[in-house]
Amino acid sequence: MQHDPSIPDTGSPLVDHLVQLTYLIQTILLEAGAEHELSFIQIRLLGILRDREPGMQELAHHLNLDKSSVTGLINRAERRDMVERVPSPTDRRSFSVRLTDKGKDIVRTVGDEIERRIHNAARNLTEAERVQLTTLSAKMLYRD
Amino acid sequence: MQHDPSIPDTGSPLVDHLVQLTYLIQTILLEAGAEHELSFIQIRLLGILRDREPGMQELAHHLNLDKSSVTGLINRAERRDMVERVPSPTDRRSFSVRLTDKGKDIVRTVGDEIERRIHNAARNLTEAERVQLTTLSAKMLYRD
DNA sequence: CGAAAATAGTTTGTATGACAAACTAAAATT
DNA sequence: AATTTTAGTTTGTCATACAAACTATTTTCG
Repeated sequence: MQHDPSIPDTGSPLVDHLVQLTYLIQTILLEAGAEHELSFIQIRLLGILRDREPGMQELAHHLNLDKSSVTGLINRAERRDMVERVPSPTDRRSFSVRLTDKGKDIVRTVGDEIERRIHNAARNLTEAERVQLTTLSAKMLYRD
Repeated sequence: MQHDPSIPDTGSPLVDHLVQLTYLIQTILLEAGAEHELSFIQIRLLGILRDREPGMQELAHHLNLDKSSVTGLINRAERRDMVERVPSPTDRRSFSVRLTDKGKDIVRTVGDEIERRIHNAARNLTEAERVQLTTLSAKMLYRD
């Protein structure tokens, strides 16, 4: 992928750079997950399951997907033994989704790889600049 | 989509924030393109074609896709009258891909919408902070 | 020059990813 | 107890992506 200064050239340097940065990080995530044949959405799924055991509904909300899309996503992840459906003890319609041991392993490995690669991409930043970038990102993420 | 502090929780605040920021911007891009039913990859395609008339090969390289994937992408975009294949005068095997007038319209409209939405997401940043964020992004994008 | 190799792009087959509408089964409401 | 709501799946359709095989040119080079 090219992170070319002139794409997409909207007229606002901030917007251009943020969009390009998004493409860059997305590429990094895909490369980090490639070893385990993880798609972008699967990486997001594993990230969410890292510290949660959500139901399908909740998962659909987190991922901003239709619930029927989540059915397929979880089916494929379950077939690969990365997650499992755990029946709810109180509601026989529902269950929660949980990482298997294999899933946890993958999360760790891929998580380390993501961290390594992103830090490498940020290697030209000083420690102070990294803190700055984190702070500025937070201001966009947790606004109001 | 939730931009929740605890996803994906890799241990590095910089990494976590950048990944979350990526999810946020991706959502913004999709929302900005929704009016015209544009997918993420189509938005990237239009961004690239904004100031280029690449061949299929070149496009595959820019998008980091297999050339056969690009065939499909361009077929669908052509069917929607957003782009056209322009035969090369010197090589009868090849052509370049160009925005149609309709494509240019869409690029303008969606580009404006993206700009509007990203600036809105950055509304808590001062002008100095915006410049900082742009500069820091550039240091990651154009390293070495 | 002419055969062989390389290049540009498409086709074919397969899998994932996404949505909407219709559906099933269980739970909650009234 | 009947009705409505909720949780999740199924079905049908289309977009996205890849790899391998293919077609048609262009290039290389003996």
